[in-house]
Parts: sequence; C-alpha cells; structure tokens
Amino acid sequence: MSPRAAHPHPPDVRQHLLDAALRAFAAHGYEGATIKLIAAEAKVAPGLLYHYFANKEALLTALFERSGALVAEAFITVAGIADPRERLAELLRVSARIVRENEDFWRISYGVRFQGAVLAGLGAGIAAQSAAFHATFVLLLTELGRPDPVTEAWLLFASLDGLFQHYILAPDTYPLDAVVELLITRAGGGAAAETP
Amino acid sequence: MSPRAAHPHPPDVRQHLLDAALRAFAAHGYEGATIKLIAAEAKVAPGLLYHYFANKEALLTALFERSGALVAEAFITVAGIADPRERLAELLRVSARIVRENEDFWRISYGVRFQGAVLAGLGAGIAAQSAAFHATFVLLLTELGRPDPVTEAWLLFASLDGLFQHYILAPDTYPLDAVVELLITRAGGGAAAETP
DNA sequence: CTATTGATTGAACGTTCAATCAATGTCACC
DNA sequence: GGTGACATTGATTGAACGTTCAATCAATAG
Repeated sequence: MSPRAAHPHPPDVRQHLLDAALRAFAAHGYEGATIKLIAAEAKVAPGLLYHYFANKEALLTALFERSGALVAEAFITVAGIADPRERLAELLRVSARIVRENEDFWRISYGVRFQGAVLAGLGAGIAAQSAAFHATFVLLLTELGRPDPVTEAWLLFASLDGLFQHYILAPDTYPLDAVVELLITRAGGGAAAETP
Repeated sequence: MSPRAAHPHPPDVRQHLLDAALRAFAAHGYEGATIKLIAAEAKVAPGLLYHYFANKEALLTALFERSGALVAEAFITVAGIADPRERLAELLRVSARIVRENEDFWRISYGVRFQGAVLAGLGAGIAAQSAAFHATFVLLLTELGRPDPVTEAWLLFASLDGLFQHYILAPDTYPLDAVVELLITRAGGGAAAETP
C-alpha cells in the first residue's frame, strides 16, 4: 500500500529526531541548540527537521508531550495505593525515579521554566502540571488529617521541586534518595525525628 | 581629582544602565533582551553600553556581583544572633525578604541557572553561593544537635530554593510568608506541628 | 523499464543580533 | 574662547540564526 520508508535512516525517524533534540537542548539550552546542531546530532540535514516538525518550538512541545504522558501514567499507578501514608511516600519516590531516569528532559524543563513569556504555548502546560501536583498533595494531606493541608502542600511541592532541581544541577554527587526519604519522613510522618 | 562625569545623563550612568539591564533581562530573559532593548530601556544609544561594559555577558555578571554583595551583607548581620534556633529563623526570613525585594534579579538568576554551560563565568559563582548556603545550614543544624545535619541541610536548602522559585513564578498569589514560617517550624522546631 | 512517490539533502534567503567606530557634543581648564 | 579629553551617538558590519525550496535519491507500482 503506502510506499513506506526504507532509507538508510533509523526505523522511526520522528523519535530519532526527538531524541537528538532532547540531547541538544539539554546540553546547550533551548536557544543555544541551533537547528543545525540538532540536525548534526541526528546525523541528518537541517531541512529534514521541517519535514517532521513545523518549527523549532514544535520540537520542544513534542518533548513535553512525551514526558507529560510518562508522569500521568505514574500518577495513575500510585493512585491505586490504599494507605495514604504509603501513597504519599510512593508518589515522592516515583517522582524521583522519573526525574532520575529522564534527567535530560528535566534539565530542559527547568531551564525553560522562567522563559514562559518567550515560549507561549508551554507556559500554560507547565502551570497546569504544577497545579495538578499541588492539588494532589492537598488531597493527600487532608486525608492524613493535617491541620493546614494547603500550606503544607505548598511547602511539600516546593521542597520536592527544589530537590529535583538541585539534583539536576549536580546529578553525580547529589544524595537524591537520602533527601527524598527524609522529606517523606517529614511530610508523611508528622514527627520530624526529634530523635535520641 | 577624579575627572567625574558632568553630562546630560543621570549621575551614575553605570548603575542606571545596570538597572535598565535588570528590567530588560527580567522581562525578556537573557537571550531575549537585546542590546537595543536594554539601551532603549535606559534611554541611551546602544553603543554607550560598550563604554561601560565589555559585552552583554558583563552586564549579567555585574548584576550578579551587585546581588551577591547584598546577600553576603545580610548573612553577616544574621550571624550575630546568639540563639541558633532564632538565627535559623531569621536567616530564612531575611532570605525571603531579599528575594521579595529583588524579585527581578531572582527571576533572572533562576532563569539563567540551567544554562551554566552557555554562561561559563557564572556557573562557578552560582555554585559557590550554593555551597555557602548549604555549609551555613550544616553548621546551624549541627549546633541545634540534629542527628543528620548534612542531609537535613540539603533538604532545607532545597525547600527554601524551591519555595523562592515558586514565589517568583507567581509573586502575586504565592503565600510566601506562610510557607516560610511553616518551613521554620519544620526545620528549627524538630516537632513538625502534630498540633491539637 | 518507466512513472510516481515521499524522504532527504544542502545551499540560499531574509532577518536579527552583538559589537564596532567615525562623528558629534559637552565639559574642565587655561 | 580655544583646546584636549572623554561621553555619547546611531549607522554600519559581519556572523549566525531559523526557515525555505529546488534538486536528488531510493523504493515501489504498474
């Protein structure tokens, strides 16, 4: 039927180009990664990118969509845990795992966050994802019977986000797991380890 | 003595140009703020910027130096407080005040943080400031007799940083003071407000 | 074998930007 | 009131960017 591709290039070219863009954006930032550079990273001519994507920003948007799906999936899985205390703990652990396993993407995401005005389409998406995170935390903390779940959710979200950013800035040395576990104790436990 | 200026333009032109650059960078990002735009913001011809600064990046560096001095000064003041619990509380409150009062600068700072590779000179400075923050927290938490001051310092620093970023992203609606006070309770109190 | 298709190339285009520089304006001092 | 030194201008430069497009290529269909 359709005279499908059968060229010297990889099987799914679109994904291949996205992977190259991911690496280039992560290494040089969105503005710093030129189309030529992305094309070189993919071992492809610059023009080809415009066969699969409308423009440079569409590359970025596609990356965010791919990752958004990943996060949503993880959230649904965790939502099945009955005990709220354990659900909270797992939510934080799973988030950390996603960040660790998609380091390049999160580097881009954090790098692009404060240029919302520049990248109009993205600002809304990021804000929505943030709101979802906060709302989830509010529900969870309410379920745990916390006195001020809204403020606590702000703090929890900020802590987690700051944590991930610090990890992304120094992935080789940052004690991600230890800090996440401490955050879980603080947020879910209620007793902040006054200890012996 | 010094052949001071005496021209139609403002008294200290350098500071005036820096202020204009601050506003332009904050509004459009580092890459997005063109030399023309900064010059227009300062009501000055583009060429003049190169009389006071070597290039565009030097503008950014100067802004970081100006702010670094501000932070250092605040740290020294707070260091005089005897009671470590109160010192910690004041440190967080003062930091929040600095961020709130220099919103534009911190927007730039956070926006530029993940482009370390691009802006070579800055990466080191930011890293040093981060290290100083963490070290201060470690000392403080040690003084407070905490069991694992290093990990707790990482968490405290990440929480504070994440908090400030979330505030910068929504300064009009974010409950900065409430969350800071909650963080103080968590970090300094030891008891995480199990409450009535 | 020939026609048709869609993927792919890479040179070229128009625009934009940081940076330069010759020209002009303004003061300080004599 | 003339002179030298510096502040300031804004047109200009050259490089780099995202994007376009005519040409090429490999593969299938008839």
